[in-house]
Amino acid sequence: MAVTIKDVAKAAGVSVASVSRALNGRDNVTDETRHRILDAASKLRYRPNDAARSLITRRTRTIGAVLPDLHGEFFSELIRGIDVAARAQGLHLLVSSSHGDADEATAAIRSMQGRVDGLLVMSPHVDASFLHESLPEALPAVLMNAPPEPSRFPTLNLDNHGGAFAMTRHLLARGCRRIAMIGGPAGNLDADERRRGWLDALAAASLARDALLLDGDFSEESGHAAGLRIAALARRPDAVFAANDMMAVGCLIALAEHGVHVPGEIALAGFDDVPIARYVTPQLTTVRVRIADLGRAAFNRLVAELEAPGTLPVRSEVLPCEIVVRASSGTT
Amino acid sequence: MAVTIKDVAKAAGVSVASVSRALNGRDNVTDETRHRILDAASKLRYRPNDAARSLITRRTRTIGAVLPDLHGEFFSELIRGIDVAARAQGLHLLVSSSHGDADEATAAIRSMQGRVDGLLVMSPHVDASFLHESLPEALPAVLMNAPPEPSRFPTLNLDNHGGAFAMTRHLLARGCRRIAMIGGPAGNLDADERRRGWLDALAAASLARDALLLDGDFSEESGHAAGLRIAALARRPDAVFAANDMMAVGCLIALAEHGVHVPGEIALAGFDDVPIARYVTPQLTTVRVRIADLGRAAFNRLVAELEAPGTLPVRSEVLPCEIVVRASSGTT
DNA sequence: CCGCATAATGTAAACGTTTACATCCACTCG
DNA sequence: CGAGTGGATGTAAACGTTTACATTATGCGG
Repeated sequence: MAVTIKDVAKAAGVSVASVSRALNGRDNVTDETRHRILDAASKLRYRPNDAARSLITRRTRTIGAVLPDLHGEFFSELIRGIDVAARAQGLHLLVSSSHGDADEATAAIRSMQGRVDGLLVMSPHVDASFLHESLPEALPAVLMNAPPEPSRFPTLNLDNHGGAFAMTRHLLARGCRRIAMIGGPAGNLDADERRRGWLDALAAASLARDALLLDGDFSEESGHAAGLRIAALARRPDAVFAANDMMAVGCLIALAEHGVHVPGEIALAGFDDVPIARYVTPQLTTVRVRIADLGRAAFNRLVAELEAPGTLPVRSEVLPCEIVVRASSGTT
Repeated sequence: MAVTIKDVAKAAGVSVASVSRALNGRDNVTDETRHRILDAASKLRYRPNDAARSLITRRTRTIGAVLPDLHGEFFSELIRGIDVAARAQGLHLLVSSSHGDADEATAAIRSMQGRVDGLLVMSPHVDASFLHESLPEALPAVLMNAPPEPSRFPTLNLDNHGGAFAMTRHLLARGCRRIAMIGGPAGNLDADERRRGWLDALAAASLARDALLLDGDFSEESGHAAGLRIAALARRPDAVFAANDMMAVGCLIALAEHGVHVPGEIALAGFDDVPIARYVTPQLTTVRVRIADLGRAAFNRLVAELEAPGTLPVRSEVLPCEIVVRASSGTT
């Protein structure tokens, strides 16, 4: 049916071994025969069979990305970062997403086994330790947004704590004293760290006792609900720090609906710097995370592991965040 | 090394053939032996080797998605739609992107050959006919946003013309008479169709001669530039229809900077209904396209082809759009 | 009881590569 | 001029499955 290495060998009048050598750029082939082989190959439009190749080489030249979801700007950026890094290395990218819980993620990982040379896993759930058992011993993997603690795997995290700490300091520096936070979903590591950063900054200013924490789940709706609660408060905070931008936006809308002026009466800040942050009125002060960088860095770490298995120290890296001050925490 | 089918066979005291049969759910195996085999397999944590399997079955249980880019909400949604459909079928998804031109896309397609059972290709370039030659004869493929014309492949398109036509009619119905358009990049099929829909609607109202078309390339910046030009016009249009939302947003900002009131002085509409459309002030009237549906529909069409190769008619489908009226084309 | 259909299981070939090893050949050097 | 050397090439095994075909066991009708 399809043209195989044998056909090329026959056409070039050599053995399959020589064809294989020529095509893989080994040096022990005469220039003349190599040329003849390449000629025949392109004439026949020969394409090596990847299945056969990876059967024997035990390499797929593919890496897998296991993500909790694909929705929204965040994952779009992340995949993009991974993708450009992968294509630069000539590696393929297998994606799998929509994993509400660790079970689904486990299933995804299992089904990828054997199809990929390595895995990029994002699992912002606290039950991520679960994953360690389901990750096959031999398969290199890099974790993203995972608890850095007891891992056999290198881990890359955003500096959630640092970003939140810096943002809270910024709000304090702007004169705010009652800085409320809208928290993220329970059991989400990023959310936990952001909350911790906020609280630590308050504590450093001896304001922790006053701290007001409102429930949220990263959705715009939950931010809106929190905004309503804030608007109804007798004694309102003078700043609100939402654990992500979408909640900040929801909160902003709720406050606007109740005639609460931002930043005049309440300063507002988010986290992530999604594109929408620049388009709301007033523009949203937020913490920028270089998401594509995170993807690229994780990928590169994985490639390093693939190239020199077991030689690199398993360590946990933290990518810095940067605060972006816009009108929502501005002067007026 | 890894546990193979032979190990399972040995452990269960049967031949490899029986193991294969049991695991693949063939009926010609005793319940008793099947049970013994399944037991042994799970005890050994056996995972079939996909490479070996696809080598002989000539199936990879993977489909490839070749996209021009991964950036932004649009592709995020698209991949998401494809991904959920794929996981429902137990198929894997291989993605490849960042194809500025047809050459790169061709390279991507070639490199996917043999790794996938079928291909989902989005190529909004007019030079897409190029692709036909590089797509291997035997590989099923479904095209998205491609010229429906001379294709061996089924094609799914958004109803760009219909959406633009309907939106222009809406603006006309609101009393606008001088409806300018900010066009998309040259050679982009979606952009062409949207422009055509706009022009046809104007022609139907005998207003085509007046039609003002401004250059754009789908970027926010180009929309902003167009907005500046409009603001500077002696005789301004009373409505602007941008070929996508990001340009509409850019235009909106430019107009705001020059104190042109939207929708008071100029009504504004976009296309795509990206999330940002709801967050700008005023909220943006736009054409909603169910992007995830597009992905899912294309995927399903591909699966149909995979299951019954060559039996389905090669036809071109068009997915409807729906206009969403918000404040930017509102009464005030 | 014998042969025969039927069902369960085993044997081995095939899939298309890569690669260890064998072979061959042309030199070089003593 | 012959043995040795080394480089190019060929041969064949191996990778881990699936599956056509062969074999064996089982039950049944004559």
